[in-house]
Amino acid sequence: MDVTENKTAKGIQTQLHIMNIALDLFKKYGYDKISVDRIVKESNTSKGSFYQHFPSKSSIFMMRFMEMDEHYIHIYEDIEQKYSSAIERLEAFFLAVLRCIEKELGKDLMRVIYSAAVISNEHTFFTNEDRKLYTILRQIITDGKQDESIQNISSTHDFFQSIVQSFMGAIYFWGLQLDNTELEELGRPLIGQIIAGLR
Amino acid sequence: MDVTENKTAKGIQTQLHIMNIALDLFKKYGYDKISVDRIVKESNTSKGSFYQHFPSKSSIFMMRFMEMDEHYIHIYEDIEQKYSSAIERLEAFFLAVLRCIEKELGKDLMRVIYSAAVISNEHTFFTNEDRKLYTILRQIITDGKQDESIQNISSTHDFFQSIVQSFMGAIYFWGLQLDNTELEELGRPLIGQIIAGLR
DNA sequence: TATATCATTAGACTACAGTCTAGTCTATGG
DNA sequence: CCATAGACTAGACTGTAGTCTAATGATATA
Repeated sequence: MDVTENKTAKGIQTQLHIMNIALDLFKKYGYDKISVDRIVKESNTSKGSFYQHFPSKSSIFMMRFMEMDEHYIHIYEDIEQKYSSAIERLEAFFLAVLRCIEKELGKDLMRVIYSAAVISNEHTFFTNEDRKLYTILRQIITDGKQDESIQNISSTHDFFQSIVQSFMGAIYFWGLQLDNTELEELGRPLIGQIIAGLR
Repeated sequence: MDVTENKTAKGIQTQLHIMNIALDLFKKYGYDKISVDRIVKESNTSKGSFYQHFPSKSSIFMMRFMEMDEHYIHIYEDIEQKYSSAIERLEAFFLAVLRCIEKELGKDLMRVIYSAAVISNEHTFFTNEDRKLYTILRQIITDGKQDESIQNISSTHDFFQSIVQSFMGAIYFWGLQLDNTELEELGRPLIGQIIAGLR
């Protein structure tokens, strides 16, 4: 996470230690109730150490969030086997990712990520074209044009961006809700509507 | 904006004065370069006064943002006359709102709003069902079911939420972009795809 | 082994959003 | 005309994210 990626073994260890302690504290007390001073104290490190390994408080969550892309690869592998047409895979994958986000990361984390990413310029992950999630989505769309299950789209690029916007819209909307409505439930009508436009 | 809405004439004057000074400063130097102390200094008021009239720094932008809903009413009145079917009105209105947001508010303001709204619980405007924008959207959908231009939707409620998510997704996505691509341009494929699913 | 380099660590310090308290002004009702 | 309530103002104070500097540790090369 540091600009210089020349970490020593000790450095990596410290980073993971801080991250584990912090995630535990966030889980127990909530992100905004836990200060960096507290994290530093509980992990027996220091401010200097913390900011050596993390560019910001929110980047702890960001790291967890970024890890998830590896997960999405496995999710897609499963889906690839279950569905024969790309259009079915698109819908199933979209919903599976939403389920995964809610289960593995939770609303608190996603709210922090979405709030920080749009304001800080520090988090370029959302706009990184090489992101695994984006690669998978582009793959599905390409496949869909091939097997002709995805039609009526102006361009792969525009359609890809529409899907990304749908993800963001569903997640952002869910982040705003005070009740416990599931993310998947909120996102299902939107992706369904888009899929309907492809046939 | 204060919890107590019993403002005196002097109070309203002070609030508007602070708001004008602050918006000028934000425009000139950027939101994150201007501190509340600076606003207070430049407007010859005080911290106490500031927080009497605004619950937070970001709420200055929030007030501007909330004002826009009045604008949307006028936009819709124009569109109502130009398009005969509800489905056409939906697409035109969606795009007109995006244009209006970019032109009248700009990306900086929207980034602050989107960042603050999802993290703070202070801003309930996004989840306020009585919001003018939402009323207009529900009206269009109801009209669309009436004139049968909007079909194939499971429920008005779900479709309404999908449209709101589309707004949020397009705006959030636009907020992340570092280039100057227009919001309308980014949102057009998404709403187009959704509209395609209605026919 | 000596030395240079660069990662790591500690913690004092800064900047700034937001709170608190004490006091002033203003409108209203007896 | 006084008393009371509560809106308004000033600015000191607090909490906390993030910076800076100086010191220490590890590694690589001569």
